[in-house]
Amino acid sequence: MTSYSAKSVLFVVFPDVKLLDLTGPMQVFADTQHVCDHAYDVRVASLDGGDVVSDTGLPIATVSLSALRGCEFDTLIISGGSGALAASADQRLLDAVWSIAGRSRRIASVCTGAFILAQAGLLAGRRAVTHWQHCDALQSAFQDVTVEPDAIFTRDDGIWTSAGVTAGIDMCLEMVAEDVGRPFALALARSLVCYMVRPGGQSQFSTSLQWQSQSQSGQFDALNAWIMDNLTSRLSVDDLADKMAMSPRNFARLYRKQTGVSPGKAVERLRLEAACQLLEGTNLSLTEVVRSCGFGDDENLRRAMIRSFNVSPGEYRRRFGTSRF
DNA sequence: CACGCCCTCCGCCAAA
DNA sequence: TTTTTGGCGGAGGGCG
Repeated sequence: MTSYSAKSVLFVVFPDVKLLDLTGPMQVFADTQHVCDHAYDVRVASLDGGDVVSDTGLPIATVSLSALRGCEFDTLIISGGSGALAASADQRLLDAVWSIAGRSRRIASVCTGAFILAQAGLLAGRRAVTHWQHCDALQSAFQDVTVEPDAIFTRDDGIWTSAGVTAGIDMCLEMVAEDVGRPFALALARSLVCYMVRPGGQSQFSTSLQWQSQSQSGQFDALNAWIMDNLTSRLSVDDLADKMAMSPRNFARLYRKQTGVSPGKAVERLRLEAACQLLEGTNLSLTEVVRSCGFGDDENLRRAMIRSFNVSPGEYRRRFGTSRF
């Protein structure tokens, strides 16, 4: 059994796939190694393998899904296009997608690829979006899906969906941000000459908050939300354990198990994310940013940013800041 | 920049 | 017996 590394990405295409629904998102992952040393292993598959003709007439070389039996993937992405509806009627494809989805950490669709995910049963009870022209059709065909027509992309646990082509790029940039850090994703967006946007309707949620929630429901969701609103409080393990009415040891253990991140690191990530947003979007002084995010002093934030992103706060603002005052 | 204190994390074991 | 909880202590690393 072949097992791919943690950051393998598999795209699934079909006849009459929209070429840009494949290549746009694909380019994001391919370019990641240009802005940091993290490389994705990107593959393209179709039901039977071989050349698949896209809606532009350009053929795409693919491997067959059956050849990937037993492989595990980090991210599975279903492209969209005019052929998506026909593809979603092919039970063999649905079975194959279902099977691979079960072996993937993240599952996503671009544009009308959402119909394939939905038909395979992978969107049941989930929030989702598709191309704006097809949101109504998606909603009426799948009552158990919560279609969010205004969203650019959605994520619900490990299930991501995106609207039109460029939304797929946005979604993948957000995935990269989650994987290797926001500064790299921003640098990537810059090199692709596009803006990095946040999913509409849930911009108040931290991306760092939605770590691969391994299994159970969000026992710590409320706590994380509270932390985000109280970044300046003391947030030691003992404090948080107190808040949850648990012993420190047990709290740390359960938190780690459910979020995949230790409490201390989680707090740091939330503080860093808040700091990044302030550095990007405001002209608050460094000291003010430091204070409102709960970092002890300037040096504290500086070292944390160097640790995580290898970029100093000043350099970060210079490169990614949008405030022109 | 360096050093020492202290917190965090985690393995380990015992108790429930 | 198995699983969950809690305490202890050491190693490592961040903070002042």
